[in-house]
Amino acid sequence: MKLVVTEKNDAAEKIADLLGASKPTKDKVFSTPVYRFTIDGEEWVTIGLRGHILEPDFTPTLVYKKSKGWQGVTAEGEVVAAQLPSDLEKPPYKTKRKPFLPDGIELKSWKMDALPYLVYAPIEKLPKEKDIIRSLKNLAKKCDSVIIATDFDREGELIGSDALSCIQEVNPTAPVSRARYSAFTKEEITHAFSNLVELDRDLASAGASRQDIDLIWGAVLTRYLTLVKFAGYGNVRSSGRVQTPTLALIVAKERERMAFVPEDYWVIQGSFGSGEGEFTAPHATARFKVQAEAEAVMGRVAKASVASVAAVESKKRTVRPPAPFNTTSLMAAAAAEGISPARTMRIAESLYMDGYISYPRVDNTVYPSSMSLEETVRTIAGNPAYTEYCEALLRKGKLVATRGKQETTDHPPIYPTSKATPDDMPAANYKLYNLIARRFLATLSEAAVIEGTKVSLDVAGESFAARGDVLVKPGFRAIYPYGLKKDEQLPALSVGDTVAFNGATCTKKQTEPPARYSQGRLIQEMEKLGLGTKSTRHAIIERLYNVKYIQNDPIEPSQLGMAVCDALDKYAPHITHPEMTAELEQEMNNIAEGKTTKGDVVLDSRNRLASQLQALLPKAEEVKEALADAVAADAYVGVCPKCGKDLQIRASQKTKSMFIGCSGWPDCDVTYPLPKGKIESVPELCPTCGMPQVKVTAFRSKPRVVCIDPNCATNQEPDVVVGECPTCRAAGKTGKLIAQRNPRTLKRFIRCENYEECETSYPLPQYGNLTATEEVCEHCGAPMVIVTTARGPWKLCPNFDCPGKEKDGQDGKAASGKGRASKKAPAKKAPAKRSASKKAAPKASAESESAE
DNA sequence: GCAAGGTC
Repeated sequence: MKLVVTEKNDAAEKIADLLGASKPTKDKVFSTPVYRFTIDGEEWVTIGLRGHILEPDFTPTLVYKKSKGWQGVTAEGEVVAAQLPSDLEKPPYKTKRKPFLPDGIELKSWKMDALPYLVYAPIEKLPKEKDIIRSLKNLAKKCDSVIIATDFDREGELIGSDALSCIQEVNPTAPVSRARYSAFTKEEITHAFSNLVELDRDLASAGASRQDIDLIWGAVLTRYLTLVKFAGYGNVRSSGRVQTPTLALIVAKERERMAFVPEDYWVIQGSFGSGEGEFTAPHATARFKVQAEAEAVMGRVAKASVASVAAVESKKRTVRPPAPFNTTSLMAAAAAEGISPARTMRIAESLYMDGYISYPRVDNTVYPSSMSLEETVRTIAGNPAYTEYCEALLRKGKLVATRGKQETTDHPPIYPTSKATPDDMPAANYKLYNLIARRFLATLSEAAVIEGTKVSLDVAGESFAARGDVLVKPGFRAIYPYGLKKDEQLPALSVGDTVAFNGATCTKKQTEPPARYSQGRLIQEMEKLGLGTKSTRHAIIERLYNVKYIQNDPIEPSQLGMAVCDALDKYAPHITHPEMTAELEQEMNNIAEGKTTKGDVVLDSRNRLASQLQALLPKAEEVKEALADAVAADAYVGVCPKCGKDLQIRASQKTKSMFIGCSGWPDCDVTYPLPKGKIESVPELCPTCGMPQVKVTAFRSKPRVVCIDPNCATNQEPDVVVGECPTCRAAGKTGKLIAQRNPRTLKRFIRCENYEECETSYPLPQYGNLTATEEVCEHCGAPMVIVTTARGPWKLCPNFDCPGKEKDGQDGKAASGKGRASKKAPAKKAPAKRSASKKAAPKASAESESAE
């Protein structure tokens, strides 16, 4: 039996399809799909891995103590000793002798002391995909030859080499060869399998050196940053070969903005024409740097009432249709439509798995000649939004597509592979599908032609310039309206005409600092600098958000992000620059060409890290303070009214929920509750009481700024009397039910005014305006209330245990504050509820009638 | 509790 190993299940299936004489049979080995077929009577089987199946990590017995965690290098390994450079003291074999530290440096933490050893700690490959490895070994035992058919690139060679080491554990003798293909076509695949080559060990070890270097630098610097001031589990401060230079880009941009000095300028805008033909035009001097000059112009045109047309200039320009989508350009285009790169890739993966689009991780921007463009157009023409355009395209006959700059042959650019309409998938998925389908059609379309018109107008000797843009031939713009500017039509004018002049306005403006990176722009910048790959860039950015180094979109760094970047840039600048990646690429090429070895390259990198760590360790106190200050600044919301120290946004250790606490804790016990949602500090104090305010963005709602003091008048909702207490009434007493908020937790609820004796209380939705009604619930006798949110008014029975809830679960959930009216129109709820409750009401119904 | 790279 011949065993074929591919990088992913998809590829295993396709190769079996293309190689097998007849349809391959799909089988499973444990839970892994495999594909069986025969060639000339010989049995073949293909199996797809899941990318890397092994993962490097520090040898666990040497680097971790028996208890889990970052204890330190116990250093019993000979490998470590052999690789230590001579100017480093030997690690303390089996003793607790003081480890190496630069002269005169004392550190109290054993964890930090261990870092110099971690730099030289041995690394081994540990299983990552255990189920896949088990299936692979099971097949390997039975096979008599192996073909590695992973992707044709460096990581592919490494993945194949790892798979081979698993195979050879159980079958060391089977001959091995390598199939290299760069497209899933019959010719390419049969050619690759009839011209098998050897696995390129050098290329694989180039990839393995990248893995080791990333791990060593990442682990050492991440531990350093995390341990200088340990802020609790879940508060990792990470660093890495790709993420740190990316963060540095964002920080550098912010610094540029901070150094920017805005300049004042004045803009004069004139108004011309009348009625339908009214238009505005700026003065020919677009920006006046001197106010007096602008005012002089205003003075000269003040009394004018007509303008004469001095010149009319028309120019046509063509806008070429865009290139086919690869991963980067898709992420950039989707980011401009408000879908983050990480989300784009999640959605693209699911569209791909459902068969709507082609493979989403590609660099290629040129459709392969084997691809039938006409067929794809016909496939998606079924969507009514595209039908007319598709038919027009097909009538043109032979289609010619645009070509992008990058051309590879492993996968085609991203294009739609089947028809979809908004009914087939969630709205967000369709938004992305629509972008991809329209982009595909755009790449087959003609250029758009825009006619730009410039009209020079003379007003009392002052020149104004009106500009108009008109799309004269839509071309690809008809199907691909993304980022399209609106037409600015000018009335037809010719030289010598006069038009009415309706006066001018002079506005003071300021020059703007350079813009922050959008997520799409940042992805493009990373690609330009060689940071990350098409499959990892979005994840790197997401990681920077998760560790709270960056925030918002366009992206700005947090104080913490700036502090981390500064500390590393000062003492370990190698990690903050994209050149580390460029140098690594060069070294990897050298390994692949046999000019050097993985061992040498990794040791060089370890030595470099050791020297940077020697610069960092003595500065631990300084870095600790810088990071602590930054974290405090990010959390700062204002001044504590009791002790004058800082009030900070904090997370409860136990519940992880957010609250505001005083930095003077435990001496000062001032705390304020916070509502659910994202919390940001705002500089402005509450206009009513002078306390700090925070910006709250609850899930799916608009941000609102609220005072942190629950007792502030702005947070006071008057207690609302919502009706009579059914329990008290049943007991022959009277009691009013009152809706109020718990001043500590801000939770809103209803309770009986006799709460010392009567336990009746109901939960309420936490948001929205509450008003009482005269009505009483026909099931339980509790008073009905109306909650008005942004979605409209919504009548409900607040009783969580109301028997009427069983029929209509949504009300119950909403009343407990956990859910909100989601899809149904809230206004419809009340009547729906009434009709759903014809059955006999429980005993409280008698009271409910008398209450009316 | 660490990175970045594959892929699900």
